[in-house]
Amino acid sequence: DVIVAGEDVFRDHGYDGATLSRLSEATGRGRASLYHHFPGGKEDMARAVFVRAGERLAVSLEGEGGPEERLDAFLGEIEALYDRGRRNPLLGAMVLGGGWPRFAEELADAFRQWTDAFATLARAAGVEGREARRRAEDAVARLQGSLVVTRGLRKPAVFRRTLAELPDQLFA
Amino acid sequence: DVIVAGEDVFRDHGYDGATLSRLSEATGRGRASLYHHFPGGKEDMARAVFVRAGERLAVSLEGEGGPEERLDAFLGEIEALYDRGRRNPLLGAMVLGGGWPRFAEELADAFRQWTDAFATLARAAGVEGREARRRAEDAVARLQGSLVVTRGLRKPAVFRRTLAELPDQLFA
DNA sequence: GTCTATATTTGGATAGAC
DNA sequence: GTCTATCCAAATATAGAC
Repeated sequence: DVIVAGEDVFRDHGYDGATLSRLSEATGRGRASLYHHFPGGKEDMARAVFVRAGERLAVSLEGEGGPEERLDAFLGEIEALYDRGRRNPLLGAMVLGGGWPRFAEELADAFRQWTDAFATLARAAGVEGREARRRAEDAVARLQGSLVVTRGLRKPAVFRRTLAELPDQLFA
Repeated sequence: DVIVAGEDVFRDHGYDGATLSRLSEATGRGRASLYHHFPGGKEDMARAVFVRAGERLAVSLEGEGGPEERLDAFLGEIEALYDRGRRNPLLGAMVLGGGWPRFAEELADAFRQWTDAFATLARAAGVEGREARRRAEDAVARLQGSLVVTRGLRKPAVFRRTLAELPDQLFA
């Protein structure tokens, strides 16, 4: 899939660094072919990547069971999504890699999707509304930041520890 | 100062997005003039920005008093450095904005400087060695992540709250 | 130390053949 | 749906005048 392959380019290089040459190489298509799929060029591609990431997030929240189990399943998918700390955060790479302010609205929506997901779980676990939102925002910040530090220090333990501590931080 | 003006360009656009034109405009000098100060081009400029940021970090830790007071003063400088959440994290922008792996070593050193600073304070406050390092890494991750989320959600409260909770997180 | 002018490469994008 | 060829703008970098 073209979008799947392109996503990693945006992850690893940010919006400015995601050149058509890199996208072409990653997707295995000539630069001109990309314009057949995305008439608006790389801005279109980035938008498609957002949409797909949002859909995937929604799917990973469809599970059954109590809040603890659902959070557990969710964190499992997050661990896989970031390859145990080896992949960069897509939203972070967009925010800090030249995609802002071009995608300010889309990024705000995407972060709201993430925080809403955690806040919903926290409320289901009995956390009061505003406090649930605060903890959800902190959870997203910790995930993003731990991936930055993991890459910076080349120490995946930072990400894995953040993941392990997240249930306590969100529900306790 | 040329470096001071250039730093904000790297912060706001990452390494790939920090073009010589933008650096020229920010520093008020023609593109060719920048090569007089930095013969190696923008890679040289980025390195100079790292060095200066490291020096400033070291200075802001020179204070007197007990660990609580020194952390308080340190956090005050961090609040000013990031303009209460309105400025991007330089290291994060480098890691996610195309500066990695070109500056992998420099970035690792810079993150170690930050984590060492917090770890030293935590140990001075009586936290055991390995635990102090863990909390320091988490503190840096939270700062980085809170700035990403603050920008993404356009909600500076996320950064300010992280800052306010940091003493407890580090010492408690 | 800064400038104008310019060389060279890369990036974004389009036309048109197959 | 993918390709080759091509165009234009922007990016990095250098030469040389002042």
